[in-house]
Amino acid sequence: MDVAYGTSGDLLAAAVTVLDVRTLAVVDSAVSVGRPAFGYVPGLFAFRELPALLAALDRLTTRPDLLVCDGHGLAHPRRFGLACHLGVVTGLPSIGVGKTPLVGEWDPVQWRRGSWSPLWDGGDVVGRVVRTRDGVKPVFVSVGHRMSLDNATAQVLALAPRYRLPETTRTADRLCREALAGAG
DNA sequence: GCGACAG
DNA sequence: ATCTTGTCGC
Repeated sequence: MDVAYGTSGDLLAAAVTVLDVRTLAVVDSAVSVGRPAFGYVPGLFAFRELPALLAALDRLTTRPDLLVCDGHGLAHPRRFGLACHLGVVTGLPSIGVGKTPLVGEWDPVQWRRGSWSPLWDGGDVVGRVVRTRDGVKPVFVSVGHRMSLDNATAQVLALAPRYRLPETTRTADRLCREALAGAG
């Protein structure tokens, strides 16, 4: 799942693409164009994108086994980021994959793809800093709903065999961008 | 009080 | 998130 914004700032498009984790083929997809429901405030990010993402999810003809969100889950100041929010509201398993940290500290991650180090915050392990490509900036993986951190890590690595980000967010990114273009 | 701060 | 040229590397 991913969201794109128009230059005017008052238009957005949310997209959901469903992939077969084994073949990485897109088996279903849906988009929703609308307006941000809330201003961007770090920590309250879910309130901004959730409505549009839920609208897109409703247009799916299949039920995903896992929601891969563009943002954090447990790795949040209140331990309830976008991925947790989406998971609880839909009842579906969910995980968060962030490109930059919001909270936490971590030790350097080994250069090799597949390496990771725990993301610590306030004495808790709130996620993992995972290397999805050799020598490329790692991503921040955290649990959202109904899934273990081990499983979340495995899914992310399975979904990102070649590029830094999971194929799910890459395909969703393209979809919401073109939807935005077609919405003028 | 000050700085940091997912997308 | 979005606005943007060139550049390093496989």
